[in-house]
Amino acid sequence: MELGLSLGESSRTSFTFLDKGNTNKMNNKGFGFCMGLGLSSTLNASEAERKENGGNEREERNEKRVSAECIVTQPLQLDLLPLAPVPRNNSSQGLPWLSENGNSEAGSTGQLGGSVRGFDVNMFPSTEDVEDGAAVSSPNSTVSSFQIDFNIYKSGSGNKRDSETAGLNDVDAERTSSRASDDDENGSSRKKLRLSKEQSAYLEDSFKEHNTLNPKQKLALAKQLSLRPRQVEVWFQNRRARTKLKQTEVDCEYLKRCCDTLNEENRRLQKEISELRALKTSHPFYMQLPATTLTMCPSCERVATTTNSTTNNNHHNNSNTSAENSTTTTTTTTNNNTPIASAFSLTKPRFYPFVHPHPHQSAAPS
DNA sequence: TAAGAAAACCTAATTACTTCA
DNA sequence: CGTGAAGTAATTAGGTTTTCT
Repeated sequence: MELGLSLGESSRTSFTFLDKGNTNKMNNKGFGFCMGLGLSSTLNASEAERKENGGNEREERNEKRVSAECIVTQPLQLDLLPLAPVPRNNSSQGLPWLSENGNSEAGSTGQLGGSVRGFDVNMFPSTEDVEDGAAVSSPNSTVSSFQIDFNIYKSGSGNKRDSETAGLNDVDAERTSSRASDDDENGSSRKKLRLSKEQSAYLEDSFKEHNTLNPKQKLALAKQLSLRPRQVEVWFQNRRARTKLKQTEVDCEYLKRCCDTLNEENRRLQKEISELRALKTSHPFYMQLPATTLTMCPSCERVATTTNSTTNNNHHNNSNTSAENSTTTTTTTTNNNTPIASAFSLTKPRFYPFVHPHPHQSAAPS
């Protein structure tokens, strides 16, 4: 069961459990504020991916849990990805977990074996890879189809020049080497490693595909980018945090606007109340009408008056005149005659039968 | 079968470092 | 050159879920 809270234009609300037949009942004009509570069965995407990855049961469950969260956050999902596409080598088609052929191990080990060494700002994750199992190649490895040709970063006699070719300036190259040595000398000090543009771009691409990683994806990315799996994990955690922060800011802005709108509406209503009171004082007979039920005309969305003794024309034969609504309260109906909270229709114009007789009304008070 | 420990993962908050104006 | 703000990698604390004994 999910509880979704979305801010945005109600017409664009994309909760899966709200999409099915309910969105058209919302007010499609102006701001929307939607809360959804329902069951979701939209885990098929992750399920298919899991089958493709051959993940274990834990991964399945984790992905399902994550996917359920994504459903809630998706309606206002921000696209924080870089606009410019990440340049890729021909051999790097897609992300590792999107691989259709995950067993081309020769290419994997062949490229990763030494091509990345001069590229990363970090040490090659040999020890942790062993701990996490990344260094152990398997026939099911998904790394191979995600090959980035890091040969341009390959270290050697032309290290500096290669770094420049790859977009790394002298500072980057210097930093890379100095940090590597620092890590060697003092492993206890806290290092703030700056990811390269290429690394960040690929992580962004990965995040675009999946904002969470299963262990296999994490290891594949770490190996591909020559990062420690922990670094990839941390990057995704921070990335999710940034996304959420941005989303919160957007939500706050939207709430402010909603608040302003409601305040304005409130002022307008207060003014109307004052005017009506003044009108009642000057023309008291207007207020001696019988008990009236206000219903919304389904076609023209205007309020029609239905007194207990009044007959409507055919256009309004469907007006709700049940006992529970035969009070002086205003009942707003939709095209399906389903009552919705009138609070969602605050921006709709209000019609007072004694001020604006409805054209469909057969007997409008004069 | 129930209970508890351990592992893995997550979020949220915070720290620490880097970059830049 | 020094400095503060912003961005972000990394750490920490605490929670949840699953697995194992």
